[in-house]
Amino acid sequence: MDETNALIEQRKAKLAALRARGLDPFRNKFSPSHTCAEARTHYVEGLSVAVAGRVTAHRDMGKSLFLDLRDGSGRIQIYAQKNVVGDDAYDLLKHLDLGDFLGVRGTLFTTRTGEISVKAMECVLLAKALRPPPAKWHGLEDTEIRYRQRYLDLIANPEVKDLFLKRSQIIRTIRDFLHSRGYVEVETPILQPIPGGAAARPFKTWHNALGCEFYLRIALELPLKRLLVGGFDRVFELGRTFRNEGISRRHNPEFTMLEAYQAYGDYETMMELVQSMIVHVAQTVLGTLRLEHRNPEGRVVRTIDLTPPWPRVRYKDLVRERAGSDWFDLTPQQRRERALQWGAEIGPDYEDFEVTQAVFEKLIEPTLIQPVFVTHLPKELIPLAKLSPEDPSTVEVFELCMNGQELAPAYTEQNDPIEQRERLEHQAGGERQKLDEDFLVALEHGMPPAGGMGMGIDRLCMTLLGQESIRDVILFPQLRPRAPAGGSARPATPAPGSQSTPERPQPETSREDG
RNA sequence: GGGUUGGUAGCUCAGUCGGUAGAGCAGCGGCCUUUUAAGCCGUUGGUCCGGGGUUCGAGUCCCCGCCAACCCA
Repeated sequence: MDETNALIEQRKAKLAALRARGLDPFRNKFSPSHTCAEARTHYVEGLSVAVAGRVTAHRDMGKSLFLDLRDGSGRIQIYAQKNVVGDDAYDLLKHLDLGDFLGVRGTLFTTRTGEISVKAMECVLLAKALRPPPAKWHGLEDTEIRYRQRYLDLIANPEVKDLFLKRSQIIRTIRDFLHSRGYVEVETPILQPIPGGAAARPFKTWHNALGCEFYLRIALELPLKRLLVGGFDRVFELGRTFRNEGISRRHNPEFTMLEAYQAYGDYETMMELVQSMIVHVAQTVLGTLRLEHRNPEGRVVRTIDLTPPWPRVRYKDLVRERAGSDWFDLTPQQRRERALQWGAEIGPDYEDFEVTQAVFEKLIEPTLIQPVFVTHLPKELIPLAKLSPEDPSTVEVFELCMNGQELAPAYTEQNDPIEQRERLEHQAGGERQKLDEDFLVALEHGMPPAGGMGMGIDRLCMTLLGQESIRDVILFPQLRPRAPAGGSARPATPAPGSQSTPERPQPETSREDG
């Protein structure tokens, strides 16, 4: 990114020329009276307006010229005549570059071809752009630039910007929905001495002053349950979680998760909550319950119908339906063989329930396009849930599946501290240090019966917005860091076996305590 | 981790059999006072991802590496 080229040199020369004329190419302030969109919607012939934005097109007619000005609201055309703005200002406009920010004072009028425009009286350069923008109408295609320099993607591809605005609305609508149901939003630690609430590899870091390791959280569950103990009866957190695992179309190392807990609820309470919430979000943000997913050519490849109620099916019934009605009558060895025949990945050390789960993930989940609540999962899969009284080999759990992936698990939360300890110890497989004793102590103080749910917000956005890659719903997806320009090919790697950064004085920041 | 495809001008892309590096847009200069992918004339611009090899000669063929997308694990 340190490279330079003729285009940049030209722009820097223009910058120097402006300064030589006594003009400040980077103004501190310009106060628009209207946004670009407002100037158009509030149109009155002859109305004085001040607008500001980025120059996105430049049509020079000789002694007059047209500019397109774009701000966050939209676009408006500027018309400038040499004999109106004067020679100096006209010269400035003539040599503007695409990407520069400009403030314009003038009056509204309609051109011969019917476009609402601002007839410029006064023009002020607000910020000079030293690098050229991506192509005008091709958009920006290069995925690497799109992800690494998202701002260019947002400038060049309006549909990308629209998508991220929708993501923002989705998250806002979720918050509003939960608040309307009496939920309290909280923030709990990202740095945790013991990562819990899920089975995933954590990121590790080091606290210098305390001289100990911390992990970035892999789930929100355990702190939120402590709050149930503390009397927050309806509580949620919407925040970033981190998993130190592979990066793929469906996985980013940091992702946004929602977890919500409701005292005196159970998994069926959460089923109603999740269904109502997603229906409400789709209706509010998209105005429809029919989600049409299109391929890059624009053809509809998949339609998801969110009309409630969503069907429920028991895990075992679903497995029998897809993997053979005799599936649970087989011996573990026979199950293993059949799973391999189906092409599921079976590790040599897989336990029997994991074999079934591999079949579920490989064979069944990808086919679940329409929303469905898969209930009563094997108890081994979810040690934080309560057993089902009807079938104690299963737990009171549902997985909401749609769009071929798991979107939201929820369950009746385990609140028996002794039972909970046994289940966690069994899962930890003897690694006692992984047990969150502090959480168990909290449970021993008494946790009300409760329902809880978790939801991957990125996956929800993919489903609602019809995106096939998680990178297209995360503004700055994780990529391998670029090699330093002109330097050695590889970025600096930490010493083998050490994930912690060496002790180093923190730079003083001036904003923090101002 | 494995496979496939790709990386050429600021952007979008061509580049034939191995023989002087191309287009459109953007840029620069000129003309034009209602254009809107403005138009017309002229014109600049290249670490062909990096390194090595084969060859008289490599964007092109071979090897190694980097980055990305997709598929698989």
